[in-house]
Amino acid sequence: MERIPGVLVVDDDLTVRRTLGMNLRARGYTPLYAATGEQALALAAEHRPDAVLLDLCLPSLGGLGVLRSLRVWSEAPVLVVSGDDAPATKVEALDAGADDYVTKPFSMGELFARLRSVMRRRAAPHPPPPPLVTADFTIDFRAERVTRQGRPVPLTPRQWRIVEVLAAEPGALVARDRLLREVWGPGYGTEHHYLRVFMSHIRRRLEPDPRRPRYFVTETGAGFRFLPGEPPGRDRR
Amino acid sequence: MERIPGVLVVDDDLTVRRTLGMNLRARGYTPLYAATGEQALALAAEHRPDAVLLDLCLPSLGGLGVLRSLRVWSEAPVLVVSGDDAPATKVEALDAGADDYVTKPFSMGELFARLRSVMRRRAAPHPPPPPLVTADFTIDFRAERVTRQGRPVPLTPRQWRIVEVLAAEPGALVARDRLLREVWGPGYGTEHHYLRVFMSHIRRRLEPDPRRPRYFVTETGAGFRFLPGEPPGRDRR
DNA sequence: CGGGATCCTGACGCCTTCCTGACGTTCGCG
DNA sequence: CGCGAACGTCAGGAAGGCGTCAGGATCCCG
Repeated sequence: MERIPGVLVVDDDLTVRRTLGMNLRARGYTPLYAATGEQALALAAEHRPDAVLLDLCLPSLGGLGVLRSLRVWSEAPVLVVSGDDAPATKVEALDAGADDYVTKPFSMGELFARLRSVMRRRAAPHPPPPPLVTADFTIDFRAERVTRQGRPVPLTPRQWRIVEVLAAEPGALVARDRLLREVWGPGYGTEHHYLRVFMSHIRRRLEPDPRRPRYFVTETGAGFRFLPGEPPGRDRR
Repeated sequence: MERIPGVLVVDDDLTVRRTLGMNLRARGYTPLYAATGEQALALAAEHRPDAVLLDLCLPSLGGLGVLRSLRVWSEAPVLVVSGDDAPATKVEALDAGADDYVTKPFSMGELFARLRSVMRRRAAPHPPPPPLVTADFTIDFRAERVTRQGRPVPLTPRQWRIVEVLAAEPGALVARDRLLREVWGPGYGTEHHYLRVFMSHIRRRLEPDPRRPRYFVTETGAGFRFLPGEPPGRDRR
């Protein structure tokens, strides 16, 4: 399942949204639309787009407000599109966390070249991590699935996300509230019960003995931990 | 070791090099200069700059040639500075691996904002404190656990917090009331008995001889102290 | 419109964690 | 040598977390 990159288009002008969306779709991206800052933040939290095209002229919150709010929890590349080409404005936006700044009018070719550039950069630090192999199953981050003896293990989207987040840092404790935020989105953090239910399902599918978890262990009162098969020899540094 | 960021300036015009260099120095960067493509590649290979300001109009090799050669082995952010603002040229440079493209004339403020933006992504996200290794166990702050001969030592949340606070300042005396506040929260400070009980549990799990504590020692009437193993020698870095 | 998959929610029994009090030990000091 | 204060250890009990199940809401797709 090769994920298609989603791009969030934030602009209060319907015509602009439509134009950008058409071009995005033509180039293989899946556009998401937001007309206001609030809408943009809600959509970003829910869909985790791979990039954001952000107009600075937005009602109420303002493009800069959206950018700053987004940067609290997201590292997604943000490309600012604005009619204002004053250096001071550019500096402000870039220092607020924008990855690039394009002034209208612009050429579509340039816009997409810049989009490719910022997405290339963001993708680079997290290259497809190599598959994680345990004695009982293999976690394939690139294909986004778990296989057991060659056969794929059916996991629901939420279940996969939990496995992915935990296995991204083998051995590390992932606090309950952090796990909730990473899987369910910002705004979550106290719904510990969700984790218990989903962990139960995950264990039933992956653990050799679901009663006594070996890979997905609970740290009571704290969070969860993924333990790859014991490499009992050395401790890393 | 607080490295000062080095920036390679590639331009065949001496005046431009000088202007950029002065501004770079004024903002705390250390400039390196190259007038030709060959020189640029040689300098980049030798000094590994943290960013590159690259003019496209270069003799022989050309700015694009430099960029492509650089990208074979380097991921350093490259900011192209050019007088050519044709979209086709921009697209070509960006797709060749450039991180940004600025057309002359430009404002210094904008240039440096863009430079900060591309360098920001290269910065280490979270420098984790290195694990603390003793003769008997290893305290892994990142994973939030203690391992003994490679095997994790089960600690309850409170127990871990106490170990974490004490081990954060090896050798230092941590007063009882401060420890209570840091672990139990503000509002605590007089419940010395809690500490005795928990310290007892911690020692049973970590000390080679719990009767005669070697790592977690009590300072009667004052507080506690974590003593890492022998080495008053020196720690690396 | 119907069926299936996914997710949220509540209920229940089990188990861990933490607080608490009691008791023995160590250490300093007169 | 005797006393008291602070410390270390142990066991019990309340509180809350955990794992599991089942029922209902929602959404997608044919």
